[in-house]
Amino acid sequence: MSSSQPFEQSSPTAGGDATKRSKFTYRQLAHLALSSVTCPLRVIAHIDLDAFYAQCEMVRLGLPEDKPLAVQQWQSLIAVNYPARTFGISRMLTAKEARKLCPDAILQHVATWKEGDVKWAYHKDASANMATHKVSLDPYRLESRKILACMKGCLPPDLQRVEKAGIDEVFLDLSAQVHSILLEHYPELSSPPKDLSEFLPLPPTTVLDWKADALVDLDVSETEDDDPDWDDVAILLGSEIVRDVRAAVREQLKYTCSGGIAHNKMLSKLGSAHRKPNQQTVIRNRAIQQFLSDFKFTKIRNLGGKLGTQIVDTFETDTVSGLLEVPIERLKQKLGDETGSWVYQTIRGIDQSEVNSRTQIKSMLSAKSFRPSINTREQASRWLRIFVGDIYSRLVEEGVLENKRRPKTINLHFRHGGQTKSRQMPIPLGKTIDETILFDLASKLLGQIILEGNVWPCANLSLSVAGFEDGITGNMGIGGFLLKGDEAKAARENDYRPENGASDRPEKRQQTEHGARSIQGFFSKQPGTDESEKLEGSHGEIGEIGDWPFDEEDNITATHQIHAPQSGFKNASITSYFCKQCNETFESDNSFQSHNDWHFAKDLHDEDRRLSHTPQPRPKPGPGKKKNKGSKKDAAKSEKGQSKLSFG
DNA sequence: GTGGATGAG
DNA sequence: CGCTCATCCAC
Repeated sequence: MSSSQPFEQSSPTAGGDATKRSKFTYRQLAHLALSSVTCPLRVIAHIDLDAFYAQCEMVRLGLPEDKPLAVQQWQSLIAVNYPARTFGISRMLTAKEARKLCPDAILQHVATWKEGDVKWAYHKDASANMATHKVSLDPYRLESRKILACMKGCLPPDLQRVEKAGIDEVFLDLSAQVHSILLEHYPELSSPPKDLSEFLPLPPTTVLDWKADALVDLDVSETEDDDPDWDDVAILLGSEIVRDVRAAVREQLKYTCSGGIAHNKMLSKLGSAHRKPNQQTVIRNRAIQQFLSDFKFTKIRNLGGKLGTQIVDTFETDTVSGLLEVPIERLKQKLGDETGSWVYQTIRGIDQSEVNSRTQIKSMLSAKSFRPSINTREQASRWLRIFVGDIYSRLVEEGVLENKRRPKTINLHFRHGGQTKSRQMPIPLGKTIDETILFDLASKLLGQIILEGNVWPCANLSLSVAGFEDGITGNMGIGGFLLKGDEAKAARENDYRPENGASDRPEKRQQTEHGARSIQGFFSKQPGTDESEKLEGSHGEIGEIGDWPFDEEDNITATHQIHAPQSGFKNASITSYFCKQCNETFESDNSFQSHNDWHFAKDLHDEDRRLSHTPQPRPKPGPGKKKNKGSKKDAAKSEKGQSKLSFG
């Protein structure tokens, strides 16, 4: 009964085929190359280091793999390796309790800063010095960085998309790489027909061999003895890649990790947690429902907090299968339209969130809870020195000295009893960031907070810097020539970062919906020639376009150009295109080399548009106290109905 | 831009 | 638990 496909299929034209074809079209295959969030063949992986902090210590200390070890922070444990778990040791135990369970276990305290130190260190007596030391997680951040680099090194530079999701986890969008492997392995896919809506041939039956050694898991138990289709092949190719990545991390750095490979981020994440340690789990598309229905939905990302609790309370079930019974109207009614439909889709295995190419942090924080509380500005000030030392050393690692990156703001959080106060201010541009500057700013913030009065005793203090910007590019115009000679030259050279030239873009881009990423390089080989540069001169809202780089005989013409500063790029421009053949217009910031390019982009645009009526990745914050509870549902919020899409 | 809150690991 | 990090929202 539940044979409803998880995906929308493009409508076959009238030509029903008697021979067996794939469920997927050439167009969908092409979308795979772009990692389109709506492509039903998309392949996403999540990789998670096993008991990461504990592994770091195992590696650092060169211990044998079966040695029980836990990482200690003051009196409690924050990570426990798998051998230690066999003794019943778990997080949230005290060191003392753990010791009792396994006297032989190593309980390694984390590194700490102590007042006056210029560097964190592993101190023997750290746990006895909670009042004077501050924890440092730097050793783990450094290892994390190595591991990330190793993983990236395993993936083709031009086809990789890696998102650092935490100190010990990453998402990989393997779609583009899988696409390229598919074309390589199956030449029959490489020559698309005129009509991209045609269905692909089925994969050769030899693909069953792929499965032999891949850790496939969770089939829906024999729904149909379906032949494998290209989504199965794609995901298994993804699994091969993940296996390689994991092997490299293991061999080069001695870390084990677990992986999940699936159609989207949510499923891949559930997959990686499904079997640990040192294993990987594939969730094929046809196994999604079976896989999900066993879960408590509070295990799903974003449902682990208040929102999840609210849902449990409202619908009196905590399982996915229970919640599947709730009609979408009721979800929307109780949770709001956006959150309601997000939940509806999520528990059905639908998740259109993108893997953002992002491996760098956006903020940096150094914090300390005080037990007992501190009571004077002098005390607070001394901790600020330590925070500054910590943050500054991390800034150095981030390349702040070489002007690669630089934070824009500094922020001080202060907790007094239940309530928390914070103040932030800009970090003055133009000056080199050093400890003195940072401490100066932090002190000013502290002064501001204390001025409010009634702030003592203080139970928690934290200093953070945020708003990282890529180096000097921002202030080059003014600051650049204030530097002289060598400095300026060095600055300019540092501005060029081959590392992530292309992958930086999606960051600000993410607001640009419709997944209108550049399609250049797929149909046309040329790497993006930045057309927006050419338009730089015209500030006009709408300008006429003279000659434009199109084939003369094309039916596509660029009609006018729109300056679009809000798109996140300075000088970004949108061009409006018109296709005579289709009698339609389409706006994009891409430029197209051919009719096909245009159609391709338009298809993508339309499809994303159509499918993104419901998806919004991010649920609204849950119950929140700000909820004006007396008021009735003003849910009659104008949803942008489909009325807008009037073509075809 | 600022300050608070939520959520994740 | 305690310490990080990210994101969203109201103002």
